[in-house]
Amino acid sequence: MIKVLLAEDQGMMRSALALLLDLEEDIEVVAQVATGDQIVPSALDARPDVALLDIELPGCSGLDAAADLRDRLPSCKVLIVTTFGRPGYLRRAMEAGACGFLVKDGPVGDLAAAIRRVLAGERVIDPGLAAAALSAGPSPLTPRERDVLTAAVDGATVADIAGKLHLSQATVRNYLSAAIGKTGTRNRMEAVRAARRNGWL
Amino acid sequence: MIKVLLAEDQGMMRSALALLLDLEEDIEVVAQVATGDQIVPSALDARPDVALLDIELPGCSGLDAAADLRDRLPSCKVLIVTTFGRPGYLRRAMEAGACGFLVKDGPVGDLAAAIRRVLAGERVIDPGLAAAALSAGPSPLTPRERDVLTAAVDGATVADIAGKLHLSQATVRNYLSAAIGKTGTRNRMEAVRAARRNGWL
DNA sequence: GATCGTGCCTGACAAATGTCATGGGTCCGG
DNA sequence: CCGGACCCATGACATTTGTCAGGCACGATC
Repeated sequence: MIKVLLAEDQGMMRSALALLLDLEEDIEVVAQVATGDQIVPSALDARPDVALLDIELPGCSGLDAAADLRDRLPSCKVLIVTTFGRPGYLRRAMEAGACGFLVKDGPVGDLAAAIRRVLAGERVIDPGLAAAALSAGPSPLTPRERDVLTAAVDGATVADIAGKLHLSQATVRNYLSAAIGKTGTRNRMEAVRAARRNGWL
Repeated sequence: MIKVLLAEDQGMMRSALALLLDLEEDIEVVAQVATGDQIVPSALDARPDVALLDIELPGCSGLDAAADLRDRLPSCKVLIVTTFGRPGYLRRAMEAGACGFLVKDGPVGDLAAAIRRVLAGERVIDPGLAAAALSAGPSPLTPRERDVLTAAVDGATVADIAGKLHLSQATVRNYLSAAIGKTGTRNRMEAVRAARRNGWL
C-alpha cells in the first residue's frame, strides 16, 4: 500500500483528490494539509511514501517544503503538482530534490500513474515543460533584484519598497531598472508579470 | 437522474469533479467543457438540468455564459463554482440569473448537495459572502473607468491604453485618476488589484 | 594582488504618471 | 426644461518613475 501525503490549499480540489486516490486499491492518503508549514510536521508524523505538494500555498511554498523534506524525511519521494507550469518552478523543484513535476491539466488518472512511477524510481516530468525550462535558462535576476521585485508586486511605491527593505530610494530605482532591463519589459508592472510567468519570484 | 453540465478549465479539477459526481446515484455528467464559449452550444445539445460554471474561463466568462443560458435554455439552473469569493462576482452572478454561488473551498460533498438544493428551487449562497457582497455595495466604477482599468491590468502604458480604446492620452489619465480615487488607492497597480479583489473587472 | 560581480549609494535628467480646473457633448429623470 | 450623470477632451502642474554615469566596499576567483 502506497502511503500519500496531500498538500493543497483549495478545499474542493484537496478533498476530490483524496477521495479519488483512496479509490485506487494500492494507494492510501494518510495525511492532508492545506498550508505549507504543516507539510513537514505532518509528514514526520504520518511517514508517507510520496508527498503530493502544490507550490503556491499559504504559509510556506511547496518548493521550500520539498527541500526540507529531502533533509528530514529522505525516504519520502516528492511529487510537485501545480497549476502553473512555469519554467522556473520546474527548475527550482528539481533543485529541491523533487522526483516529479505535474501540471493540474491532464486527467486525474495521470496523478495515480505518476505516483506509481515516482515510487518506482522514475522521474516524471512533462516533456514540453522540461524543454521550456531548459531553453528559458535560469533566472537572470540577482537576489537583491528579486527581493525588490517581489516587494513591488502589490503596487507598492518606491518609498514603500525602500522602507521595507531598508534601502535608499535611488537604490530601489536602480534595482527596478535593472530588473526591467533583464526581463526586456517597459515598466515595473510588466517586469513583475514577466518574472512571475517564468517562476523567478 | 439529474443531468449536469460541467464547465471548468483546469483539466484535473474537471475530471475529478466529473468522476465524483458520476459516483452519485442520482447525478449524471452529460457534458464537460473547458472554455466559456463552448458552454451554450454544449448545453443546447445536451440539455442539462444544472450547469456548473467556473467564472474565469478562457474564451468567455462563466458569468456571461450564465446570462446567455438564462435566455436560451431557461429550464437549466445555473450554479457558479469559483475559486474566488469576490463580492462583485456574486453580485453579477445573481444579476445573470444564477441560482447558486459556491466557492471551491469546502469539500466536494457540498457540491452534490448544492446541486440537489438548486434543483429543488432553493438558492445556494455562502452566507458570509452574501454579507460581504451587500456591505461592499455595487461597483463605483463607470463602464468607461472599468474599461480603462481592465486595459491596464497587464502593465500597459497610457499610450497603449489610449491606442486600444481610441481615446486621448489625457482622457485615459483622467479615467485612471478617477478609478484610483474611487478605489482609495495610490496608483494604477493598486487600483487594479483593489478592483480585482472586489470583482469589479 | 588585480579583476570581477555584487551590494549599496549619489546626483541629475528625461519620461511617464497622477491631479486639477475647465469645457463641450449626450442622454435620462424629475 | 433643467440638473445631473457620464463621456471625451485640453492644458498646466507636481510627483513619481525609469535611465544613466559614476563612486565605494566587499568577497570570490583567477
